[in-house]
Amino acid sequence: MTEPHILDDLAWRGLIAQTTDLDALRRDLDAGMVTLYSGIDPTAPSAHIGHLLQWLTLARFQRAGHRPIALVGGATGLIGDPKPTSERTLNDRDVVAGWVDKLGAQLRPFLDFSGGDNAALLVNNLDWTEGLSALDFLRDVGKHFRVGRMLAKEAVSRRMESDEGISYAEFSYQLLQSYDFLELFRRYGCTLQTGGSDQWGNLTAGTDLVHRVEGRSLHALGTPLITKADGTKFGKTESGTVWLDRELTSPYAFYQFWIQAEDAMVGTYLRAFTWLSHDEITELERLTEEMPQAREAQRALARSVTGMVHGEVEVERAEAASRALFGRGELAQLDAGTLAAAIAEIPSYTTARDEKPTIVDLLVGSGLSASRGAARRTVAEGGAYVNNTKVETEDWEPADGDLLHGRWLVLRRGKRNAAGVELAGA
RNA sequence: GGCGGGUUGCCCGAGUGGCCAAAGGGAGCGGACUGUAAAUCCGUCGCGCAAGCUUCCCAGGUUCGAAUCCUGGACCCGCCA
Repeated sequence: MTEPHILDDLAWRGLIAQTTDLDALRRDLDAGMVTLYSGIDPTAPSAHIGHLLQWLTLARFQRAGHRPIALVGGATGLIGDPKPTSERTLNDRDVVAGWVDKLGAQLRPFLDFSGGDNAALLVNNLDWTEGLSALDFLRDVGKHFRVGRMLAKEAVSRRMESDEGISYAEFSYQLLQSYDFLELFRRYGCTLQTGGSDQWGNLTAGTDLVHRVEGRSLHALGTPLITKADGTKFGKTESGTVWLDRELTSPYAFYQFWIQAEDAMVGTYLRAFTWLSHDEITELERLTEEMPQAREAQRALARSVTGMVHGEVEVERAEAASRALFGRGELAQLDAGTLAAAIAEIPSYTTARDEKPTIVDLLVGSGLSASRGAARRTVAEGGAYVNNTKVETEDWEPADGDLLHGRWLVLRRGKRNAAGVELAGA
């Protein structure tokens, strides 16, 4: 099968929500190498899977022969993109700078920086805004913006209508981001900006600015906001955002997030987040339709994305742990090595046998329950398990016979949340 | 600068002296069903085994008693200048 055109591939993957001028973009892409960019702001010490989608989109263009620029917003991160809901809290400069470094390191594996005409670039918009004086900024950038249009932007107008309003700083955000596009056009001949469709206002503000200043019509491409089937936020679990940083979201938890994907959306996720071919994905979608309980598509999705972010070794570990914890086999029959490996993947803690912990102690100690009251509730609701056996009473204590290989317990709250406990001391 | 309105639990939002640990909705969590899916139904949802403790922007005060009243402060919004 020959490679489809990059735009056709993106369209097939459901990654094109809106574009400035699709035909013009196609002509430019066909005429030769296009330099494009996508930026993310450092608002946390790690990127999450929404950012991953943007980086993957850049990577898809790069594989099609174009040159990606990954921007990390060291400057824009100091101001804050207006959220429709509320004003952001300003972060300290050195904190933001630290996050810029982390995000930069985190994105490197997804793009090819190793030479060639279309080697990727990593840039920080603080490099060209830090030295800019307020007067220059207002004259060179601000003068080209009409407040009426700025107010019309979705996020701004929503905020204007809210009780909280919007600060001048956040209101100015779109000028900063627009200036990035202008600067990247001048420095690198960058002619396309991609981003989430929630960034559409900022993307077009950029093309407008370049048009005014340079007389060139550049391109913008917005990827759709990925949601769950009911339209609610994607990328959250009980414990919060799904991060790429393994310290914040363990590879096992990352794998579990994907394997729990809804049937109705697993195809969408496969298309957007994996490098699997059209044929492979079509086949997985067919399997989901015909034998959903086999969860082949979810498995392929989890394997693929986890592999991309954390590597194949982590995939193997996560799969092995998942088999052990969710499999049909008795936990007691697992050998010590397999069990230890599985427990290493899930949250776990060690407590002393002398403590005589009850099920409530164990649930709280392992972090599975937020408070003793919550732990009791879980037991009362029938949601507490030790070694896959339901615990019926609050004052249950592990007997020696309950310890797997003489020291471990596998706790579970509900169907999906597992934790390990090691009981130390003879 | 003037005048008016506002700040309640994760979110929205009722509550204007006791019946308020605080209605209702959403989200979340657990169960049933199933497939580590969705939908649906049921339950639950400050901390504590309990007695009780700590909450309704912050600090004081009035009162037997305050989320509710008073004083001061912070922050937000609107209109006018």
